[in-house]
Amino acid sequence: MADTLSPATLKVSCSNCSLRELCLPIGLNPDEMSRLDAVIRQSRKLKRGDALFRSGEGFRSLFAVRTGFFKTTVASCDGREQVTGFHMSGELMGLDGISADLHGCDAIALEDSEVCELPFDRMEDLSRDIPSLQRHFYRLMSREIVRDQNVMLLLGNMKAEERLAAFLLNLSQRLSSRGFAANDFILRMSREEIGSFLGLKLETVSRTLSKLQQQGWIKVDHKHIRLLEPATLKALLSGCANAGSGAR
Amino acid sequence: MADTLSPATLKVSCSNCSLRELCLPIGLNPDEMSRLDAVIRQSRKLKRGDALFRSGEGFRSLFAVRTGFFKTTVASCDGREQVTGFHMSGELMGLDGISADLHGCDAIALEDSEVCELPFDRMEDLSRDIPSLQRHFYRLMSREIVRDQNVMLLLGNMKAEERLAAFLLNLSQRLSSRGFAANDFILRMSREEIGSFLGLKLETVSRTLSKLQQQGWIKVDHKHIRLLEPATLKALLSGCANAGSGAR
DNA sequence: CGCCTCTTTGATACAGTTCAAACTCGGTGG
DNA sequence: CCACCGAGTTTGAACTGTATCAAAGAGGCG
Repeated sequence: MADTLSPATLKVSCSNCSLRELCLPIGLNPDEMSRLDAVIRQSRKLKRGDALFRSGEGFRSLFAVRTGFFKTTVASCDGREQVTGFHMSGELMGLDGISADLHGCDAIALEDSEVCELPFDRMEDLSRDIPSLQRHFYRLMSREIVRDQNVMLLLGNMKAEERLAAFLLNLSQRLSSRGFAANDFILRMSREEIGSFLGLKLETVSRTLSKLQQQGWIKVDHKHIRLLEPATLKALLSGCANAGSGAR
Repeated sequence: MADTLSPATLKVSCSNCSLRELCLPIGLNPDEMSRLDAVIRQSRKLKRGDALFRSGEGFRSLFAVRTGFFKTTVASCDGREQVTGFHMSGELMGLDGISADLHGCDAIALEDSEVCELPFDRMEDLSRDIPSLQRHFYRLMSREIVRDQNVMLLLGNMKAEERLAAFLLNLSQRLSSRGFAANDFILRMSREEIGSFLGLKLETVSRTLSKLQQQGWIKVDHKHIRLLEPATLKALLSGCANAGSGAR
């Protein structure tokens, strides 16, 4: 594979991608890595609000977030929508499409974003040849199931205050594992989207954030959030299972 | 593999298992099928209340329900537990254990049951050799993710009455696809377990069932449920997404 | 500058929870 | 055989957290 670095076509390359550890943290040898590179499709750019795919569309590929931020939603006939997850760099979207060869949710960019496309049939073939890749895929899907179970727990058992705490701590943890500040960040989604994800109305989200601020646990400045006492937030959740639930 | 039919050891055989279509509905040729049989471990029997596995235990195998009924639960430190699914014959449990090599939930038999054990590392190897098996596994895991998303939608958006309707219709559909009556069945779980799964208290489950009965939609006689007007129940859900949510 | 969307905050309504008590059923032992 | 017991269930009454309705405030963008 000629790795021409013409800035226009900018072929994606996993081998020198800074997200390698997040997205495909697998021990591939150079040869395997270059076969993987050959399969990954040129990265695709989306603007804020664009749909990467929509529920019901034919499923061809998984998508890994390179930069930006996404939400995935399941829509109901009468217009209600449930946000099923928020997705940041290095995370995979579209796993739910494999089962029926149709995408099961919408994926919407919440800011200008860039994704890698992984054509699934090629990945399937490749994973047959590269055991560690196959294993990685199984783990990835399993991890998604674990996350979903944690969201169920959140939706089934937790109060508004606990849900928000879990949500913020989860974002914090994922951001810090990407090298961003753990306790000072910008929310990419609206109050309504947070509410949809957490099973609350947007007013309740707003009120609860205010309450957490009044207590001095956090500082809210519109979308700018600072966690002043992350330990106290965690304490809110002890007794609520594997604290690290929250978002996708 | 010698298929000795000594009643004592009773080796499991997928090739002549009546659940083949449910559990592993894949086009395997006879050779592939016998290799699969060779990997499946002797079936294991559990009594009502027994744990098949528990959260935190090392993950070795997936388990397919042969007969009986299970719940899976995620427990929180302070004793609260969230039922994450109910599982009947032909369904697989343990997929959440792959990600960390640890089981992520408890699996408890709700009646005397029997399961097939699928040692995961052997299945991994086998799925590398048998493309259709690999593909089937990916689909299976993806289907689990889709189910979980539907439960999120249920927990995030639906009212008590809608949750119960979704739950009953889901059970109904799964039972009927196994050849049982769709509109007349026995619940294997307690009101409390239903409530935990649906994010409601047991009293609310009881009250809501009574209400559905008063309306004439269903007949409740303890654990014996009859759906008198399944169409009306479905109508409750139109507007609540892909009606087929509910249980696992 | 002013419109529009998103957000905050308040007042009220209601669904579901909590607490409590009565009831049913299956099992056990006198 | 019947009385008794306990677990699970139903039902009632009061309470509470969140939703709903409504209005005002804050930024961002044309």
